[in-house]
Amino acid sequence: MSEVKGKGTKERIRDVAIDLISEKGYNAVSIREIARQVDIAESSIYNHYKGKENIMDSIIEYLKEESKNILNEISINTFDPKILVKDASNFMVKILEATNIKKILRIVCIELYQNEKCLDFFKNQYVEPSYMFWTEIFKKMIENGRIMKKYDPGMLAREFYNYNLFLIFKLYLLDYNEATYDSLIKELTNDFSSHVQFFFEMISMQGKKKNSRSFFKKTPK
Amino acid sequence: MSEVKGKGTKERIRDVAIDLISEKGYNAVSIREIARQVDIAESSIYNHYKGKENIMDSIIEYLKEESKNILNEISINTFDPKILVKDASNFMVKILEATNIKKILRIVCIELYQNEKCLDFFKNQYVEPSYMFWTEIFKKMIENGRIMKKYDPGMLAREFYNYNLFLIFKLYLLDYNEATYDSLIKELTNDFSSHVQFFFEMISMQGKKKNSRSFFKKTPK
DNA sequence: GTCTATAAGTGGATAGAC
DNA sequence: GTCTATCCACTTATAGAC
Repeated sequence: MSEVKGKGTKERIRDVAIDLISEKGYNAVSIREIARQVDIAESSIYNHYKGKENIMDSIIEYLKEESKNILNEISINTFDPKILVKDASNFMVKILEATNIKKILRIVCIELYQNEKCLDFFKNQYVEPSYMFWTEIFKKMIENGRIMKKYDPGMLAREFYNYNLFLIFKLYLLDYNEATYDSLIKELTNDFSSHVQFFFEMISMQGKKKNSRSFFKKTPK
Repeated sequence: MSEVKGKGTKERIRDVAIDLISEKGYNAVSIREIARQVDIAESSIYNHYKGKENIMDSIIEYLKEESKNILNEISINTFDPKILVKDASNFMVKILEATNIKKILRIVCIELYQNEKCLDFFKNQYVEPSYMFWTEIFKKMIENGRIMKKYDPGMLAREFYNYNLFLIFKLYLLDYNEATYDSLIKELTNDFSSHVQFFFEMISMQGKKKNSRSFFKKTPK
């Protein structure tokens, strides 16, 4: 009947759940409240989901699919730091700005402490791959002689990326406000850019004179 | 009667609440459960606290007092980076290891998203003073000619300290496990030390040769 | 697939005896 | 200050009619 709206009831339930849980947390949201907002009977929800936890699971599954899609759109296959950092930054912003995803990332952050699937996603689908990505980058840079050999690329990856991870927590736990989300993203992006600038300037200066921009020039080769 | 145990009922209620809430979160803990574990009737709790939220408030008040006490025990009044970093690190470990405080800090982190008092404590009593402290330090270092003038001390403070803030979130949200807490603290301390080493080495190398340890020598004056 | 009705339990909180 | 008894709103979930 009302499927003309473009979305089936199942999707509407999920979307309302995302709205409510991202605002108030999993425990504070009831099936009743979701049903009311979707404008169906409580019991109808059980025709689409086994129960409350199952709705939550489907939200995380949806996040995994969506972030995979975004990941596929972007290909990073350069070792030119200038392009690289810009690409990585764009990728981050693209994820954070995606309408469907931003609220789910808020849910992931606020449910980390009690939901294993949120914890797993954050650690294994987000943090770990990021560390590995940047480790690879720094490894290549050391091989190219851009960074002193004595540094461990994994350590550099953490030094570089933990700053960003803090910004994520700051965004979703300390500053989060749905109404001002867009300007928060802008702040975050500027903050991250400043960090990138500082960090690469720092590691590029080693053993050199004052040529602080060397990292942002084209690869000599 | 049973106050011979050393603690009054009011304190026992608070301590049980800390145990339970730090494990399961505020919403998942009921007055009923607290009463059962304290071994008193539910209604007796209302002789000591106005209600559930009031227990939570008293926990945060307790945290504020305790951290003030720890703060008073430690005095940092040097600008010798070697001593300074060690003192600051000791201070952090002391806070994180304090039996009464560690579980409350877990509560603060997991309730940031819905409890204004937790958010206020974290932002205004913890993050902000830390930024200010390190900003002051870097300002002094710039004045002493240890760091290039072009850097903003506030920016340096964030670059330095956000790493630590991420470690705090990692401890309480990503890795938290009451049983292995002590070894987690050890990991965190090592990680932080490595960061301190790296960061001060980085900023000390600017415009200098390879004298990477210059920051950890005594003040020439 | 949607509804009404209802089960069966849990939540915070209060009244009043002792 | 502690207890028993109770209130009632709210919770997830199911049964069965349409």
